[in-house]
Amino acid sequence: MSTSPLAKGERTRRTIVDHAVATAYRVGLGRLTIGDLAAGTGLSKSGLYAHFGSKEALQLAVLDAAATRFTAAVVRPALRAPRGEARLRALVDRWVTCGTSRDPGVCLFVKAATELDEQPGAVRDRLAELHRALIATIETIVRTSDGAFRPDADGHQLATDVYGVMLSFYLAHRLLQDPAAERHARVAFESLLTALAPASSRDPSLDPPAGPPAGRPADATPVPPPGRPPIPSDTTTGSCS
Amino acid sequence: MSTSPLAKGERTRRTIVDHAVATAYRVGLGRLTIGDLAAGTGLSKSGLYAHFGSKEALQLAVLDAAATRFTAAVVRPALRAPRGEARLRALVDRWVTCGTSRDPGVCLFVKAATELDEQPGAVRDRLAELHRALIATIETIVRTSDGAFRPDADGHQLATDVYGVMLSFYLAHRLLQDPAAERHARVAFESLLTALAPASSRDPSLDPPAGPPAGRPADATPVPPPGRPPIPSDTTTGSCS
DNA sequence: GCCGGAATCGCACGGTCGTGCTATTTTCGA
DNA sequence: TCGAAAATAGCACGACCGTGCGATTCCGGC
Repeated sequence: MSTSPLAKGERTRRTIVDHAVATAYRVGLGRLTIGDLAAGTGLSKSGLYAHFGSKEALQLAVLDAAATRFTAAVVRPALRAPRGEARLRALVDRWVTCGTSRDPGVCLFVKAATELDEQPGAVRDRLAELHRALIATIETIVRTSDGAFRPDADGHQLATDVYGVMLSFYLAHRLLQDPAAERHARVAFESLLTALAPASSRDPSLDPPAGPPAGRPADATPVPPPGRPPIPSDTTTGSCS
Repeated sequence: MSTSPLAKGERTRRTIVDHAVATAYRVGLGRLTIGDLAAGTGLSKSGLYAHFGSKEALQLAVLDAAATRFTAAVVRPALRAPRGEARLRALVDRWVTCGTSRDPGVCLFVKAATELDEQPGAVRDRLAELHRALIATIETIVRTSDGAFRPDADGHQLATDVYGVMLSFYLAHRLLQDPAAERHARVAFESLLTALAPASSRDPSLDPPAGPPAGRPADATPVPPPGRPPIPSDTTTGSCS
């Protein structure tokens, strides 16, 4: 049984982690319980437990699974978009889409981030590492898009700003259930892009006629009029997992 | 004992809630336990429990206490600042300061927001209400500052944006322990203000000489050069609780 | 078809959880 | 000062937690 490409154990392990990711997305990583998971997957407590050996190992497995999904659904496709603004836009678009589709697991980190922020341990360390990797990805997108953004653009600052947009979006969407959450997120992101655009690329035809119609005013850009800004269509709106 | 202004019971109740707020700031509202709290305050479990009657009531008390502190430390002083930009700036400045001082309790909502976002119940409802109230406060600040901001400024959008700055700040500060967290937050906030400034108020003396030196470039404003932006000094930097 | 090992189960342990009930102590107005 | 009421303690409960261990079932290469 050691040569089989997908042994029985590995299959059920994935079933378990899938359930766990979905549950953690609702209740948080720390409130996962072996018993609930066992009941949800039809296993016995000890049978499930044997796959991980400790609760912490289970949490780490869940975290890694969520990271893998996020990379597959958001990061990797975005990196296939053309360099510069399009790439950044693809990233954020997919990220937002995952939030609205309520697909569990993809953005588990956003939830786990505040849950674990003051609780030392391996899970927290791993989570921080994942966040830093994503921030680094955003920085790289900025760095490798020469010409598309202002030369003095600060990648770290932009990554932080993008994070802010996403975090605010998740709060408004999940806790407050604000129907305008997605629109606000997209408007805010467009404003970030506007501020990053090199001065030479401004389109004067959009500039003076009237003030921007709504949202956070951005000096001169395709900031969408109220009601659903245009979404780059190079992204599939498929599921995230 | 019904006429005494501050009976014994009320005093110990406050002691309990103080401890609970500090604990919840670290571990989250849902992971508060009666036993730990009792041990921390020197009471017996049942003696502590009698003050609330249920764990949910305890959580609500903690939430309300945190809200009261936040209002006293952040909102109310900010509302004493002059209308317009100064008032908004005072709000954010105090909010950020509370985060850096690591004073527990003040920004408990930020943590509770993701913890409870998918768990229906009275606690979640109360939390959402508190967040909506704060958003409404920001909207009011924008609305009542006629002339200070662009006439087409969208208060709701700005409130969301400010939330994003703060959430991102907390993530960077608490989970990632990024030393640049506060600077990024202040830079991002200055960019928001820049975008909101009415066109007439631009100061041309700052405009063309060189591109903004760092951070998210803001077209023409007192965006601070790298290294600690100037902080409005009308606020006391005192403790938050 | 058989057999070894992987996968799973049944069961139990010690601990802690929230929650009640009944005493006992403490507080404070009359 | 005294006594009623408030505050707190003691104790127990059922439930569930994570974790182990030995037995059993199942899978898959020979």
